[in-house]
Amino acid sequence: MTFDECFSVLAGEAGICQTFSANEFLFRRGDETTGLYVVIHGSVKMMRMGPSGKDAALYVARSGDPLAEASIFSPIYHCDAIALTDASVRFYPKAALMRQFERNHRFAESYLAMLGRQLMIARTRFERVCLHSARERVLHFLTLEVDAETHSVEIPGTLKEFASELGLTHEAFYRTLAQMAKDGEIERDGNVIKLLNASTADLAPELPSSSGRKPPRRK
Amino acid sequence: MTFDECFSVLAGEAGICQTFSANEFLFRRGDETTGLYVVIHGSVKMMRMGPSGKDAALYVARSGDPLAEASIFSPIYHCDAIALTDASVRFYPKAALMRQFERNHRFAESYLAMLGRQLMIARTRFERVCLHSARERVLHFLTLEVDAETHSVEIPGTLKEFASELGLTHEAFYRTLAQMAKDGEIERDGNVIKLLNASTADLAPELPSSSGRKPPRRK
DNA sequence: CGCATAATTGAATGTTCTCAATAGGCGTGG
DNA sequence: CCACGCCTATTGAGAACATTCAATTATGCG
Repeated sequence: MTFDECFSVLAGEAGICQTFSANEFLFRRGDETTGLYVVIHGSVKMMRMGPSGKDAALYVARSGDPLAEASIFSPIYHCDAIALTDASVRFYPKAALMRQFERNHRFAESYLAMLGRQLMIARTRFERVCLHSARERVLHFLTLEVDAETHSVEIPGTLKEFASELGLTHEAFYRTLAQMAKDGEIERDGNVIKLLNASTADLAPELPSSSGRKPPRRK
Repeated sequence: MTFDECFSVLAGEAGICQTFSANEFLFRRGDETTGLYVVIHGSVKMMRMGPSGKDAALYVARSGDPLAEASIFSPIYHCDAIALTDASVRFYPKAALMRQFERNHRFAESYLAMLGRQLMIARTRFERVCLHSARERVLHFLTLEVDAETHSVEIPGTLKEFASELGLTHEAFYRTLAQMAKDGEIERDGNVIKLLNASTADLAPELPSSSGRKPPRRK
């Protein structure tokens, strides 16, 4: 169960649908914060443009992902949000959320859990990009994100986009994938990558899902 | 006002003091989650050890910082927490927090805001490490973290420790600082670094503080 | 069918990493 | 009080790796 599903139940029909075309801004840095978005389809990039025009994405929200979920506690946005593709989103006004927090503690708890999950995801990405070699980063990603059954993941969006999430140029990413495939570490079929050495989840179990508790696992 | 101060007021005397010696584990990956920590003094590193022994810190909590703040919504910890120095912490049991969430919506809101702040910090760090050159990373850090008055920051802990937060080896970090000082971009006095080119806050305004709203700023 | 963009590979360049070696600071124990 | 050991801070040199520029193929969309 995605956050969106869980959230929709609690928030009822409060979500307002909005659509944006590719390269359109949802909001810009410095704008007053208005509320929370949940991406229905398409993808939205959060970024800051430096003086030198250098840009690195803080976060890319895809189908089901929340957006500006932390900004609603701040008076202004600290980054730009720009649609990478045509996109539709559900919008929840800040005031409505705040009202819900006060009235419905289950809603607040759901939101707390969602923020906690996003925080763990963000820190995991940070950890990944701190690894020095391209191969280590790809392996870190695969080990954590691969499906336990099939041992494979589908990379969302384009490979080129994804490369920047690993802090790599797309060339380096292509080359690393090619090399790993040649070395027999992975198998590729388009955007689907299968990890062969079966050291799945060696680094950590999956992140908690919004649907709630998993049975505790053996130490 | 730090989160700890704000939080203590709300949580009253529920915080239990605990002390750990350097290199002692607060908890390990796979342990059942027991509650939230707030660091009083010292520093605590969150990490996962990979099969190859490769380790990159997910997060380093220092004086005033929360710890395992996201894990309380998960049945088990997803990483190890190890004291880098002798450290003392305040501990808040999970059950007490959950009870507070239900009873006191102001407490829940405070916690929401804290998680939101941590999330923005984590994403900012991610953005930083995605920059390709050492100089850009240092500049990104300085531009965002420098005090508006003095144009300087004090780097917490050792420079060596901090290098890994930038995703660099300590050698590369030392060299970059030396180079930037020679180029007249910064001035150094031990761990205090002053940014000279005065393009302060060009990238973004400071992150929101726990004490609440800042006046909105002009677009 | 043709354009725009992703995917891929090549070659050269540049930067960081790695290994090494030294200096300096701090605490402990003799 | 000083010597020793440990760790941080610092700089050097070479190797490894990613970036950059460039060119080609593949692919989806109008």
